[in-house]
Amino acid sequence: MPELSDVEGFKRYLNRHAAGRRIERVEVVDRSMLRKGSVRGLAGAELGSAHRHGKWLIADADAATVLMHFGMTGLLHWTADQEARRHVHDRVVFVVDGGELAYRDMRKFGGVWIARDESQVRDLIGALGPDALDVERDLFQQLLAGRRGSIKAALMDQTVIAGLGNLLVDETCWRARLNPGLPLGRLGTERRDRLHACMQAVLRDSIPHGRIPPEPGWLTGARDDRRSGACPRCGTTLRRATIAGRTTVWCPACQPKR
DNA sequence: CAGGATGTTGGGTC
DNA sequence: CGACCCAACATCCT
Repeated sequence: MPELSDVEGFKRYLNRHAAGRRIERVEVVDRSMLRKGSVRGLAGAELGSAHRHGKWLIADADAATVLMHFGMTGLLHWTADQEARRHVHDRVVFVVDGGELAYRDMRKFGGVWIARDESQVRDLIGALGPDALDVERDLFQQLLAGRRGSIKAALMDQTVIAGLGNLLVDETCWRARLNPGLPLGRLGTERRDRLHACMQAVLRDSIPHGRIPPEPGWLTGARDDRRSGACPRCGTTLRRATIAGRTTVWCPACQPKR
């Protein structure tokens, strides 16, 4: 689930509750989820406010930098309750002045990284393309220029544009009325511009919710009805297949393979 | 009950 | 470069 909009929600959540607080200690409940670095020296540091690049959440803590990736099932959970019981999926808990911020992840595909300098940060996220929110029309054209393969594969590639996941890509293609399996080579400037405009619109409309909103007018709501999902625009039964290695949903009427 | 599918990335092969 | 498969892991659905 955690894609750009979700991580943007986590960012606001961290900043609202935990940023600016003094770290008392960090409890590494599941050793394997501290992917790199050590929590040594974090106690006493102030947790800075977080920013986001693609699906990564990044927060300074004095000399160290805390990076989190949420995999498929990661999230943050705050409690001000000192007696709070640990949730079974809490993997790393930042105990701060006034509460606890837990990195929680059922399937453990994500994790927490502690970097000590800029080069360690770069090793982790340096290969990412620009954050999707920062990709203006001309840059979008530039990033896709010369690429082959499907629309879906290109938009999913974090080294091209950072932040879009399976659901956001499907939403973007659906809004743009473009079949996600179309080879990029078949798209002229006009349709690429449309793709870009829809990507921005999908981000703009989903970010306030901190997720793809469970509201009418979004493809994702319909895709969850695995049997009889109907296109929210025209009612046609949605199609489902694997494209670029991921389960992909589209409307065969609105998004013809042409 | 077994097997398959699931929003993430990264690695390998061809 | 790109398509494809697998692995990490835990849970849910068929």
